[in-house]
Amino acid sequence: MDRIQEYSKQIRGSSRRLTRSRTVVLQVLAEADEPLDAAAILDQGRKLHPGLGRISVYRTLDLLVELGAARLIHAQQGAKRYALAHTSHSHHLLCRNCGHMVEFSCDGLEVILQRVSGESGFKVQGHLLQLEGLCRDCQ
Amino acid sequence: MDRIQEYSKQIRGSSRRLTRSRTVVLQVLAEADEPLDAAAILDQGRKLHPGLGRISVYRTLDLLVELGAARLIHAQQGAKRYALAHTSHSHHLLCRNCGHMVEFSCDGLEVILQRVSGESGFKVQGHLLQLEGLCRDCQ
DNA sequence: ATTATAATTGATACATTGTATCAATAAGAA
DNA sequence: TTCTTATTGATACAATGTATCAATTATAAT
Repeated sequence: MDRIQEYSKQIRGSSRRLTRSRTVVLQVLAEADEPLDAAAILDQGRKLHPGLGRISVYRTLDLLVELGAARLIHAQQGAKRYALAHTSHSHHLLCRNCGHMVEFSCDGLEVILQRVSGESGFKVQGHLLQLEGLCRDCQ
Repeated sequence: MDRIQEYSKQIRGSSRRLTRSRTVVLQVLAEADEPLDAAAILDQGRKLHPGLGRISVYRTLDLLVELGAARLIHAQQGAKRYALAHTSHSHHLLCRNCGHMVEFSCDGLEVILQRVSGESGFKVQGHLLQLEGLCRDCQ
């Protein structure tokens, strides 16, 4: 619950307004234990704030990702999914069976980045790392 | 050009038919030097085969990914993109400026997978790793 | 070559996902 | 409370992807 406080401050700090819609989207994400797509967030959000607009969900998600408060997660099918970020930089591991999700750090990735950078001549600026498997309960 | 041959055999080998549509999608992907989305593949494909249907593009892309002949690449915005696979297992590094793309192997990732597996209790079954940056020419 | 068979195609219509517009609203400052 | 303007959300639309099913065509059998 205090992650909401934290991100709320962050929104205010960026000279934006802390609106009902934004708070609701934050709440929905904070209560979810798996990544949700925009439609699901809208559904959940309307239980808390019936007037919530579809568009505000999309806009708020973009904002949260921009602020680093939420992460975009690529599901193998369907729409983009989003989850609240717990740490400043993290990646996600999803259960293929139940959708449960945990975060992990990418410590150790630098070795690969160095190698690839050398091989390709690219200047590597960002990475997307996402794992899939079965959680303890679903194995 | 002989990757097309190879993948054509693979399609036949899976007791599927090597149709005009499928060949055309393969050709378009083989000639591209950056990942293309379905719409772009349809456009290019219709130059070779005007009757090509939108749906066949989607179906063929699914098939190619299933066979391991093509890879799904997540662009930060817009539709899903696809690129022909050069090796049996690979990942992609995209230039943020010009869209140019190179493949790389994920040798060295096992260390991270082991660690995350231990920390989370998950049985890790698959991974998505994609890098972004600037290619030699765009730096 | 010709024919038979069934996988595949693609036109149409539709579903889903995401976006532009802009008057109305409401958050935050005075 | 009042003012200012960022933000909202209804509407209409654009873009992306899918279901249906008669027509087509790749392949095997003759």
